[in-house]
Amino acid sequence: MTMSSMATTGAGRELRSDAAANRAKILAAARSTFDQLGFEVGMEVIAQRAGVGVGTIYRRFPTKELLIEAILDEVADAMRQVAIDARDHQPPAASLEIFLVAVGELQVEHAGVLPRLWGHIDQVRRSEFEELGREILERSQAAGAVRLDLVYEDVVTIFWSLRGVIERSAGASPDAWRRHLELVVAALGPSERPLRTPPMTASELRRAKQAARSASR
Amino acid sequence: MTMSSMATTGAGRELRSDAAANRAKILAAARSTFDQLGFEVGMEVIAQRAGVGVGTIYRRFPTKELLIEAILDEVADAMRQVAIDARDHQPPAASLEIFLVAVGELQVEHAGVLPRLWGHIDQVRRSEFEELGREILERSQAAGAVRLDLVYEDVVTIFWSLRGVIERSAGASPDAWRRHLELVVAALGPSERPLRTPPMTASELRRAKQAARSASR
Amino acid sequence: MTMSSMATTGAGRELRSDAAANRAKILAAARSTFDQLGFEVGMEVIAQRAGVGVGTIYRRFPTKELLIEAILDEVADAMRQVAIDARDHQPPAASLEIFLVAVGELQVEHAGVLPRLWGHIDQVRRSEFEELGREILERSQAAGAVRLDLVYEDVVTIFWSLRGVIERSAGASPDAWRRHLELVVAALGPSERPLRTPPMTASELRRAKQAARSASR
Amino acid sequence: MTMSSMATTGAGRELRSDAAANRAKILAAARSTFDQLGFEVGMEVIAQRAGVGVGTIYRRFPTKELLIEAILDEVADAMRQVAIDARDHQPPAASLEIFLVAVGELQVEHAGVLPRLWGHIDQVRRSEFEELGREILERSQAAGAVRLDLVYEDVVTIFWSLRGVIERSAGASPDAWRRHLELVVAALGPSERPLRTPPMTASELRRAKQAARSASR
DNA sequence: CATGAATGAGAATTCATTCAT
DNA sequence: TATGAATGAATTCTCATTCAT
Repeated sequence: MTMSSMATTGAGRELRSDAAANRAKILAAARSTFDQLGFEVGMEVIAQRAGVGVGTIYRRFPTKELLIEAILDEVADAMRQVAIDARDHQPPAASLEIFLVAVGELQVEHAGVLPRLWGHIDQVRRSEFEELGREILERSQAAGAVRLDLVYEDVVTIFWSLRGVIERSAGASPDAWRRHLELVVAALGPSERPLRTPPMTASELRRAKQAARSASR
Repeated sequence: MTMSSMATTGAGRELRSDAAANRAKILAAARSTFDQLGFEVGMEVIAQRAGVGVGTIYRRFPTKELLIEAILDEVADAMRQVAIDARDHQPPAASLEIFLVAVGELQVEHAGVLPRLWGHIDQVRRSEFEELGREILERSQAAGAVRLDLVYEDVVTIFWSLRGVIERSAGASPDAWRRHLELVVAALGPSERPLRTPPMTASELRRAKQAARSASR
Repeated sequence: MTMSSMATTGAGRELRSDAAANRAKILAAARSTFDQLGFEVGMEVIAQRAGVGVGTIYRRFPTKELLIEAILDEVADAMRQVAIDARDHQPPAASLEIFLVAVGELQVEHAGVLPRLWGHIDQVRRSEFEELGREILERSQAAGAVRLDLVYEDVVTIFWSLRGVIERSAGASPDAWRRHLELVVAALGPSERPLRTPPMTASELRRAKQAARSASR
Repeated sequence: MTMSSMATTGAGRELRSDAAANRAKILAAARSTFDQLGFEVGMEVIAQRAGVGVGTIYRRFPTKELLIEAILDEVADAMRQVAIDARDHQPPAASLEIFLVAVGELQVEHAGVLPRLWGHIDQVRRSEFEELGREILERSQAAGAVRLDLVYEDVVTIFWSLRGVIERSAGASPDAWRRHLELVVAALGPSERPLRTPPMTASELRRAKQAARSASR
């Protein structure tokens, strides 16, 4: 077995090339199956679509839950990447909007798993993703592009709102969420009329995430 | 059997008063159970909480699906009521905002069934609710309170976005959605900078609703 | 539903008469099935033999383990009864032998579940059954019928030894164990040659029972 | 390939020395694994402990059943050896007791496979082991050390009874069976009171062994 | 030959729905 | 009419065995 016949999984373990190919087939099949039929589909269905036996799925993903989480992990990684890109490679004045759009695009791309997405990110990426988001917001505010009464919790709220839009419209109108975001962004600029409703507190945000965690079974 | 011992169901059929009482008990139990445990709970659980046998539930609601829909019907009715109120009893200039807030409040009140709510309303109340929404929007625009490039599809989008926020935050921060809506409302006023992204078309909206319909199992 | 249509289960709860009949059918089928095919048979097999659906079994016995234990419970009850009878209704000089024979007969009657029997009795009836056994032994010794260097742990050992014989011979030679017991009993009488090997200690007995407990899954 | 690189298996086939080493590793791993975890462990576990792949096990032992039997074969060989030793190298008067003790010790040593042990010996070693046992018994009786109403079937019964004791007590009290055997032995000496219960007949013994055979899966 | 990935029948358990009491 | 017992298809997961690498 040569190095070139290897592939690296997220966990850093190596698989024989045929196994790696199967792993990819399974993830792809699971993704599309969950998209079309929801998380309630039997593993048998996924196995058939992947062209493998159920046992093969269970060899790579010991429980259905772990298979779902593997898919969500990929999205979580992508989320982190767009956050890092927005913070490090975009002009501060535009970075928040760019970040919001990028997160929206990712949500569209992975619309099939949206019902579980934020619960998962909250679990595994919590502090890192939060930190990135807070920095992006602060830079945008420092650049004078964003109103000062906006807090990170508002950004999270926007993610959630986009999810609501995308979940219902992605299939029929893939860009409908962009218009909604445009509306929201229009309201993010500096304003002399501060928002009257207080934002979610950091501890409320924490509790919301915990609730999500326990709700995911 | 006297008139006073009768009750009228939504479907217009008449039931003996004890039967009607059972129906109400079942609906109440189902509502609170779905709220707390999700739609996956067994019918047995609902029956126990309602203090009846499963058979009794099945007498009134031939399938679990129909029981769920009966609950959603109630919310759909309430939605229609707040729309009528906004249109008929509120000053045009404020009516859209009042409508949006009222819809948000209803969604909070029925947070337990949100994952199915819009799919259901789209199915059964489509044209009436739409018509009301369009009128409210037009009056607000006619009163000069709302930008003219806003269309009814945007209003629907806002409903969906609120759902996204409420679904994740209602437990921990019951008013978080109000702040998000305040942001959105801030952007609804007359503006000389029209939105660049085109709205969802009516036919896309129709298809989105159809997609929802088939996705619900 | 009248009182006479009721039946009482071991747990003291009441079942409709048809349900009680089914419970009995299930227990009987399980007993004979385990006897013939061992504990590894699928629940489906038991269900078929009982003439019910699998679901019916699971309504009465939420897990396979509990079904097995229900059967073992019956034997444990019978064991207690023969012990009480030996202590209270038999002449002290003969009571130990009578007890040993009765326990042997019960083991033959329930040969199918022997691999789990003592582990179960040790779990649920431990102290009561032990107490009875100790009293029977003491009375026999006080009556001069049994050698004084015999301890309760030896009695337990005899139970276990009978199990070994019965498990292998019950099918082909249902009384073979009686002869073995006769040999053992011949050695139980008063003797001037004390046994050289020390008995199992009480704490070893306790540990043996605990080991059995954990071994049963 | 030289003679010294050969090894001979029980079946008389020859293996390269590394293959023989593998066979030994597998048997050792299987033995200790079955001991600790029972026969229900997966082949994968045994393979890991042996430091080989499952495929390698299957090369040597085409089914799990055959692997188990290979282990039981070793014990059966040892049983034959102690029988031969008792017959050929022990004083007739003591040979039966020595034989019984030796068989007990072997059963303790291989306590992990006891549930299958006698069933296996009965299958493959039947006549030879029986013949040895009968000879030992006869010599002891001829030497006046053992009562004349004892038959070979009684000896087998004692083996079984020891199994029952050892199976439950070996972990917590490794010598408890010796005391039980001492009791039994005390009853084996010449006696003017013949046993009343007739022994198992030879044909019953045969049927008991056959029953065991079919019960083992 | 050795490896361990793949297979899929089979196991325990759940739950929407039906139907005898 | 109300009850809850019965049903059995469907689900998740296991593991002996096969076979490509």
